Parts: sequence; C-alpha cells; structure tokens
Amino acid sequence: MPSIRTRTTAARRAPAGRKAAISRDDIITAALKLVGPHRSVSTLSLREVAREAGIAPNSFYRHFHDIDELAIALIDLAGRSLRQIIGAARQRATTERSVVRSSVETFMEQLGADEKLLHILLREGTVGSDAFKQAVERELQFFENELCADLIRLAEANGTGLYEPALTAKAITRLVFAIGATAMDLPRERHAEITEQLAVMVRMIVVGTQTMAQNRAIRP
Amino acid sequence: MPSIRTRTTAARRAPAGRKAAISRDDIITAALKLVGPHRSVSTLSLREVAREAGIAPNSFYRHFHDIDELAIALIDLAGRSLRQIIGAARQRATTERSVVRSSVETFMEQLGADEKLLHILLREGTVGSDAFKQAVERELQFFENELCADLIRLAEANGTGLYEPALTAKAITRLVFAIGATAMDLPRERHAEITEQLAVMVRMIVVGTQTMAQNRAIRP
DNA sequence: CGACTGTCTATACAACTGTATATTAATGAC
DNA sequence: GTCATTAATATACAGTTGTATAGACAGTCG
Repeated sequence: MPSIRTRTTAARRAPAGRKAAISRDDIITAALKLVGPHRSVSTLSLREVAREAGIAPNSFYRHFHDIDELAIALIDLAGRSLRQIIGAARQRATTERSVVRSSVETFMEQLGADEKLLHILLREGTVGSDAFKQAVERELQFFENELCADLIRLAEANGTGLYEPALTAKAITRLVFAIGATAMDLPRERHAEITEQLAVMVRMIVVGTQTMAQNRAIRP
Repeated sequence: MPSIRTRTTAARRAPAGRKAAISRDDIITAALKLVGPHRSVSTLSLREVAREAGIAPNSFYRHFHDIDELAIALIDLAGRSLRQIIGAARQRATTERSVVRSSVETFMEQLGADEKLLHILLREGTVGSDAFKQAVERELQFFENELCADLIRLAEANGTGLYEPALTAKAITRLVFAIGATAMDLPRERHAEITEQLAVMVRMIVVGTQTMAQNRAIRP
C-alpha cells in the first residue's frame, strides 16, 4: 500500500527511477529505417521494429501502446515535415503560375530524394486501421487549408476569381497526392515527365475554377 | 520414365484424372467474402482464404501459384466489372454535362452498394507487390483510355476544344478514384454531399481544359 | 478389371507474431 | 548505504503463417 509521500516534489510524474536508455524517437528512427518504397508502415511488426532498434520486444510497450500508435506518430511526423518544405517553397513564389510550378516541383523533388516520410504519407492513406487513415486524412486537410488560403491570397492579388476555393484546394491536393503515389514506384528518369504532366493538370483546375468564377460573375 | 504415350489424344493437357471439386472461381468467391471496407486484399492469408473456401491450405496451390496471383485476379475482375458499369452509364448520357454527372453518380452509387469490387480497386493501388500495383495501374489506364475517347467524341460533337485529352482523362480518373477512396470510409449519409463536390471538381477540370484549348486557339 | 493420373487432405515443421510473467539492473530519494 | 521505483530484459506460450511430404480418393483409359 503506497504511502502518502508517493506524491513527489515535482507536481507531475517525477522520474524517480532508472533513466530511460531509449526514447520514442529512437524507435521512430528505427521504424523509418525499415520502411521504404517497397515496405509499408502497416506491415511493420512490433518485433521487427524492436529488433531494428536493438531492444527487447516488450520494451516497445514502454513507449507506445500499440504498433498503430507508432504508425500514427510516423504519419504525423511525415505530414509536419512535408508541410514545412512545401510551405517554404510556396513562400518563395509570388505569382500564381510560379506557385503552381514551384509547389509541384518541390513535391516531386521530395519524391526523388529518398525521404521515406513522403512515401509514408502517400502510401498509407488507404490501408490500415481507422485511426490510421484518419491520421493521414488530417494531414491532407492541413495541406488543403494552407493551399486554400494561398489560393485566396493570390486570387485577390491578381484580381482573378475563384469558384469554391475550398473545393479547388481539395481537388488539387488529392490529385497531386494521387499522381505522386503512382510516381513513387516509377524510375526516377520519368519524374521530370510526370512533373510536367502534373503541372498541366493542376493548371487545368486553376483555369477551370477561374473561368467558372467569371461565368458566375457575368450571369448571376 | 514416362512412356511416349504420355501425350494423350487431346493435343493439350487432357484431363485424365479426378474431376476438380473446386474451381478458381470458388476461391475467388471465398476471397471476396473476406475483403470489405475494413479488410484489404493484401492482408489476406493463403490459409484464411482456404478456410473460407472450405478446402485444405495446400489445395490452394492447385489453382493459384501465389496468393499474389489471387490478388491480381481479384483486381482484374474488379476492373472489368466496374468498367462495364461505368461504360453503360456513360453510353446512356449524351451531353457533356450529363456525362460528367452520370459517371460520377454511378461511381458513387457503386461505392454505396456493398460491392467489394470497387473497394478492392480503390484501396489496393498503393500497397502490395509490384505486380500487384501494376495490375491496378493497368485497370486505371483502361479507364483513362475509355474516358479519353469519350471526351474527344463529346468535344467534337459540341464543338468545344480539348487541351491535351489524355492528360485531362488522367486527371479526372485519378481524382475520382482518390476522392472515392476517402469516401469509402465515410458514413453513407455523406455520399450525396461528396458526389456533389466530386462533380464540381471534375467540372473544373473540364472547363479548364476547354478554356486552355480556346486560349491556345486564339493566340497560337 | 487393374493401372494410371491428377485432385484433394492430413500431418508436420520451422518461422514468425503479439503478449504475459518474472527477473535483473540502474537510478534517485532518504 | 538502503530502499523504492522504474526501464529493460529473458523466457515462455499460444496462435498464426507458408509450405514440404506423403497418402487417400475418384475418375479415365487401356
């Protein structure tokens, strides 16, 4: 039966035992070593990750309740990282045309680099548990929101209209991720070609939304 | 050492043994019972399918060399089935606007019906072996080609231009499948809403490609 | 009628999985 | 130094998987 003094000086959860020899991040790093173009997060086993991290299988539970919790952590990490990269690229571009171009190009560059993070985001959206898919969905929504704000900003700056900005952003985001997912498995020589195609496709959506806005303005 | 008479009367592979008690299709049917919104083809195990089909695990090998071969058969089946359904819907529609509408609506209807086939196509595109992904890619290409032909036909009939028909078809196909994949996990009440959104998105692409074609025609 | 041939089943095995239990080792508080 | 607390481990267990091997059954042909 614990004494009253169980409550330590520090208000919440004072570490009164052995120092942790391995951290959550170490496990995440180990998991990242295992995933790749031919290995999806959802097929990782607890034991496999533990082996790669050099710890006993059971030690995994000290840091993650589930293997799914690990997967969600990976997805969050991937989303945050990619949003930062794309965001930086977008801020460098000012005109609308170059925003499309530079975003698409940066996206495809990340695909070329063997950054596992993007692969995770692209591939794991359709498999795994519900919590799993919701995590990917959440990241995509972040992208949509940022893109939506950017589209509105540019439309105002350039005086072009915008039909349903939120839908436009959604269409662009989903299309880019879908095409990116297929490009992932293709040899790198074809990436340039796909970048061109992707830019044209996005252009279609942008021109479409502008034209539809104009037509609505003309005959309300 | 086999005698020369091993070659039977029938030129190729005469069935001279026990009649097959179970067929490839029976196994495919069993596998279809197992997949669904929360179960992907790539996670099916050989034993599981055999159990569902009521046969011994080893009997599986008589009909499929791999579990991957089964998966590819499922993908092919799903692709053929869906193409037929959508194709029929498209033939019923004549004007361009109704082609977009009815195709999208038929697509979403299929999603609502608990047809496992569409689920397979939507979900398995990004996971599994290479042969696996190629099978899905092949089916998507079929859709693209048929849609492309339809777009050209309609553009000529209506006198509207078309900027890069193949790219337009690709953009539409990928977008519809991407949105469909996310809709799959949502409650059915929201399907109507998503159908509307999807129709607008596709409209954006169509209007975009037409406008771009016009602009190209004006200043060549 | 045999004999053959192909289909299917039974049994078995090694590898792997997630997790339960008990044990050891390290750290900070007293 | 002692002791409680906690991290990490070792061992173990039941379940699953894919597949190898060998045998049992049912048709067909000579």
